[in-house]
Amino acid sequence: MDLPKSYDPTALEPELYEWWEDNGFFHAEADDDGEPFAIVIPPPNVTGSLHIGHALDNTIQDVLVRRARMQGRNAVWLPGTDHAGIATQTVVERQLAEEGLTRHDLGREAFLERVWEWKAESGGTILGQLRRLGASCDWEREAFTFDDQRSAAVRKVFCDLHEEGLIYRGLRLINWDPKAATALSDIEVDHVEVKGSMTYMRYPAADGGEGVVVATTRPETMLGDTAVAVHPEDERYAHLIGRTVVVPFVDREIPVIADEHVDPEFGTGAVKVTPAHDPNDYEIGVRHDLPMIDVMTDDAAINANGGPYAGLDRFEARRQIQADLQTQGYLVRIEEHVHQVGHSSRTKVPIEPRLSDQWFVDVAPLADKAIAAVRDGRTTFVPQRNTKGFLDWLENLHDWCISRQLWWGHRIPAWYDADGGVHVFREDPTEAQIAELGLTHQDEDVLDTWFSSQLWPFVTLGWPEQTPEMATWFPTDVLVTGYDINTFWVSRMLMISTHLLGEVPFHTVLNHGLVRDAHGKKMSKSFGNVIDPLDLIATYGADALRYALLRAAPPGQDVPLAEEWVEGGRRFANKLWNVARLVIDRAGIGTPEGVSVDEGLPADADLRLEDRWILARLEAAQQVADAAYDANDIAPAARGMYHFIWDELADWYLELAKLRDDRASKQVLVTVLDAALRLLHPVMPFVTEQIWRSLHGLTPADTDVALMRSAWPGTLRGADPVAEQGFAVVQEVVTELRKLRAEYDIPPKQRITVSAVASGEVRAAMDAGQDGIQRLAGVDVLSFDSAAPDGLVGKVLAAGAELYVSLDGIVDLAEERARLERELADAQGEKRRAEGKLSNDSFVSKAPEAVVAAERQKVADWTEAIAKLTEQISEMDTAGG
RNA sequence: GGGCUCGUAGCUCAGUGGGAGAGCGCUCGCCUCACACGCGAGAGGUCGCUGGUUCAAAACCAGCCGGGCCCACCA
Repeated sequence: MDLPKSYDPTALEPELYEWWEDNGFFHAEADDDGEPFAIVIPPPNVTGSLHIGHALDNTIQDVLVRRARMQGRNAVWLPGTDHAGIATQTVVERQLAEEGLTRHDLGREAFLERVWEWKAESGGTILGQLRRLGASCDWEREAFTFDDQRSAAVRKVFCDLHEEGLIYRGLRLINWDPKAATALSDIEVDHVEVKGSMTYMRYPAADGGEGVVVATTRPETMLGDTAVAVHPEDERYAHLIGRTVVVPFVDREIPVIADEHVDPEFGTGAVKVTPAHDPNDYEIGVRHDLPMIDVMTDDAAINANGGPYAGLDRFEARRQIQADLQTQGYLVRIEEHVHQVGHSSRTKVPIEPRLSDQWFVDVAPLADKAIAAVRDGRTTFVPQRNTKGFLDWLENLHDWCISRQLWWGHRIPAWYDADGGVHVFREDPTEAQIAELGLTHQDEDVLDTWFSSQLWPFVTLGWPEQTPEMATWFPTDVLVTGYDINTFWVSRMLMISTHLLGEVPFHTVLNHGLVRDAHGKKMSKSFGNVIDPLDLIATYGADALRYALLRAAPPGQDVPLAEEWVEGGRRFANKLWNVARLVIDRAGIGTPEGVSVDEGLPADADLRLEDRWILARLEAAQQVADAAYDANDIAPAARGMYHFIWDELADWYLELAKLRDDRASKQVLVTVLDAALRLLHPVMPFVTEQIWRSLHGLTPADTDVALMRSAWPGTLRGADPVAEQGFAVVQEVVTELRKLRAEYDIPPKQRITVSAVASGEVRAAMDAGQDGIQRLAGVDVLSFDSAAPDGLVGKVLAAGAELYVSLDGIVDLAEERARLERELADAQGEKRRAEGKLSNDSFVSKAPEAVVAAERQKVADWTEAIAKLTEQISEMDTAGG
């Protein structure tokens, strides 16, 4: 039972985790007892490693699932990883580049083998790191978005939606990432403000007239212009509508058309229209049935349609065209212009809007169902304020481009015949089908990685099979994620689940914020302020990191994290450890005459004031913790337990318990510690489990019982306001005496003699807490009198009691007189303040009686105090002379 | 342009209608028989500004100032 003096998490934590996992404490079965509770992990990227954001996300999930287990619920946490198409492919391509190779050198099959090797090598890294954090996942249920079972589900969903007409292939304007050479969806594009230029250039009229001046930020797209548009009511250009102008360099004659979209106030009021390279222009092109000329290659150089500029990179082409406009007299002017430009969120290069054949999901019918689910409250957001933005986004969705020109991912199950006909197959086509339909090849593209992860909440439970797991745990309870992926992932899960299963995938979305550095700055490699959670765990322990993250993480708010907070977490763990050492030692756990936790509390009659007080404070802490956990707002629970254990249990109750050797105090000690460990366990699972084991006299050989599976505490004695008020008197008396000691520089070891004037409940409380007061304030003799004693005394007021401390031989007269003067001034100020309030008629007539009465009492108290201080000072003057 | 959010002690943040709090940092005193990863005592704040509601505002309302974030196809 000997616990070492300091808590060393680094050795204990991994051992404990292994013990939990090996003994099945994380595992749940669908037919286990208890109300079901399920969380699916946001699957981390297969080749990733644990960063601080994961640490926060998974700590929150772990807290929720651990508490649910302790509440007796049939709780499961489903773990797994995401194949993360583009991200993973990029990593492997980078490795190849170091060997001087590209994926094309290997070919598709060999490249994929290479990615699978990489997945096998590094795919489990992050899951091991989650274990180190303490994540109590049910590892027997680990899934991967690209394993056979999940792949089959993806294919089924693709085919189902295709059959319903909700997935289609079409020529649309999409976001093209020229570096990754793939299409992207709208939300994979970040709008970044850049300083660019606005080029004003003249397109001469086909009949030799002066034509029209247009303004553009992207002059190179002129190569694909197929119209100039003006506002229908713009008188300046009315004469040109229906006429034609000539695009320089490519000598194309294009019409001037009228379209409402054009803002006459902006630029020249005339817009060049490039339907193949701009979303607005595309819309105009569709409305007016304009030709759409793609002038770019896959890597965003000008293609053959660009005439003399073919082969130039898009930015070189821009500069060259500006120069040529100048030399050939088409240029009017170039202005500086700041505007938003779409960049690939993956490769960070400017995306190119481009006309392309891709696969799309018709999202409107799905979005309607998701919107309805959120409006009905079937799924709610924590914090609630995130709801509006989410709904706004869903209401303005464009169709989702799901095909990617990548190799790593779910390949689109579509085949083409020689005439360009498209055939979608639930099972790969047989030889016979290939021959019969004249199929030439399978679609080369793979699906957006989010297409598979949107199925995560139910494919992890075995869907599309009707498994017991689905029956028990679906819909899941809470999805924990940063607000930054509500659109990417949460929205898609909600849409597809309400559509395919007719149910929401989870009841609650708990959004947390981003982890930032100590000064609230975003962590980034370029700032050099990135904190590695694994380093922190190695130094301070997982419990310390968990505490540091949770204590400052209310829903939806960013979390500032500095190493000092983690250090604070370690100190807290160490404090708890030492509290436990003392409790276990005093209670004699494991000794024949010792008490055991199972004994429960002593009879009420055997409880002393401080016993009743600490039990009432435990009750209060429990209520704070429960309210916080129930609201999915863990921070107040973490802070509340810190406060209870440190400031109340350790600083007060333990100090008083040291004075006692009765069985009752020991029973209270172990009962309170046991409850505190349970309440804190979700936040700091390791240290609490370890202590709990000792407290219960268990060893690792007892493999069938653990704190993490024990019961969540209920009420012990309930509230006890009388004890709380009584003990508050003791606390105030002690604190005031300590202050006095500090003020007079009385050495810690010098005991003092105190004479108190007190009556009624205050006197009773001081009686009840007398030995405590003596010990904690270093009091030798505490006596009660009806008046101030003679001699040189220091005086303090505490909880309505007057305390006189003998100062003979301790301080000199002048100092004490000055002190009393200060006190008198304070008292007079306080009295004036209360009188001021009472002289306000509306306060007296409108404020609640109790509030007014309290003010009156204050006036009376301070009046009395002033009288006594005045008397004391004059006595001193007389005596001291 | 639209939406959200924050502004409280040197730093990071709790508090959300009845006399300003925590952690860290700082000062002073303590190796007190659980813990120096500790104990005790302090210093430090016009609670962004202005107005309003109220007997009473850090808290509720409005406006303003100053940060941050998200969304948006103005060429």
